[in-house]
Amino acid sequence: MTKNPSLYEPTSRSLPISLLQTRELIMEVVRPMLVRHSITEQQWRVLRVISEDVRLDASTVAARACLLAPSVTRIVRALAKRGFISSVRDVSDKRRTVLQLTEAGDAFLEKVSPESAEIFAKLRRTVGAERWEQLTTLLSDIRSDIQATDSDQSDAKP
Amino acid sequence: MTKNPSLYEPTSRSLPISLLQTRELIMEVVRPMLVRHSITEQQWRVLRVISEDVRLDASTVAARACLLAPSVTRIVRALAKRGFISSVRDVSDKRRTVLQLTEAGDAFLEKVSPESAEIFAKLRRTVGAERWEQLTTLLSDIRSDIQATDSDQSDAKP
DNA sequence: TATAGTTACTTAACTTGTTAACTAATTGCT
DNA sequence: AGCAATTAGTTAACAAGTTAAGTAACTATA
Repeated sequence: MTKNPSLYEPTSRSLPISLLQTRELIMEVVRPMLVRHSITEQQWRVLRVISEDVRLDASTVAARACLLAPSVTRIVRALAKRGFISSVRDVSDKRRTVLQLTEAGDAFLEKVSPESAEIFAKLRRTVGAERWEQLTTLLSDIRSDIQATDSDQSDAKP
Repeated sequence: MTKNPSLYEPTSRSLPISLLQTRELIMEVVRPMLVRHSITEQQWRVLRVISEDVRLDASTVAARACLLAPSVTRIVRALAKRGFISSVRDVSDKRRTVLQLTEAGDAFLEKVSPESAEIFAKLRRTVGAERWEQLTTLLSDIRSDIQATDSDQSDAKP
């Protein structure tokens, strides 16, 4: 029906779509593991992000886990209820919530770790270690580029 | 709190997370355009996918647009109501729904096209054309690899 | 030091995505 | 040909994401 099919590149080459398709393909392999451990994708992301720092506020976690603030509120409540994280009001800035991994949360990560490692090792073999690394690095570099120009624009007229 | 921080790679290097973060960063730039034209991300993906072939059934569209069947049902209804696509029962297999872009849908794509092209051209410049291509190709190759082994496994014991 | 403006988070209402059950149609097997 | 098994799509109930409004706390400025 399209008179000019070259207006848009094929969806398989559109970056937003192909990032999504690739992620979806990987998550199809990972998802069963998360289901087995009764944790959602989003909870898992938050847990991983929180485990990287000693203390982190909710906003930072939201940004790093690609979640909106209201979602984080709910997820934090769920993870805290399960005993995996502690959520305490910051003493120096009482607006902020400080999130920390608990012993139980740490134990959970360690329990899931071997399974997760195996899945990703297998994926990595499938794709090839070199290409896997290449992709990780490319994505990281590209994010830096986009973020750099984004902040330039927002600095433009304050 | 984590005793063994090296159990997991940093989330910025985790492929599922960094695919998501990268996509999110790109969509932040694209989203305002979609809002201006009163179309959701998902509707936009479906429209793009449908425009690539003369006739496509709903399942194929679902797979290519990374959507589940029930979501496609709703999105198709919305796009058909707006007159952008036609949804007709397949004559040779009456279970199937054949989706096609209408004149109006085609016109819509052409209307949005210049805006979209400009946004992506700018992003491409920011990232560098070479790296942009590199990423697109890498993602496509990696998807092939994963899909190839996935179908091997499902062929294993039928 | 008031106070307007901003920030961090939460709540509420709404929209979407998800899972599971269902209908209808087709295929495969005997 | 007849019937179980599979496939395509929809519907319904529920869970999650989204937007907008609200609260509390902090910051900058006059």
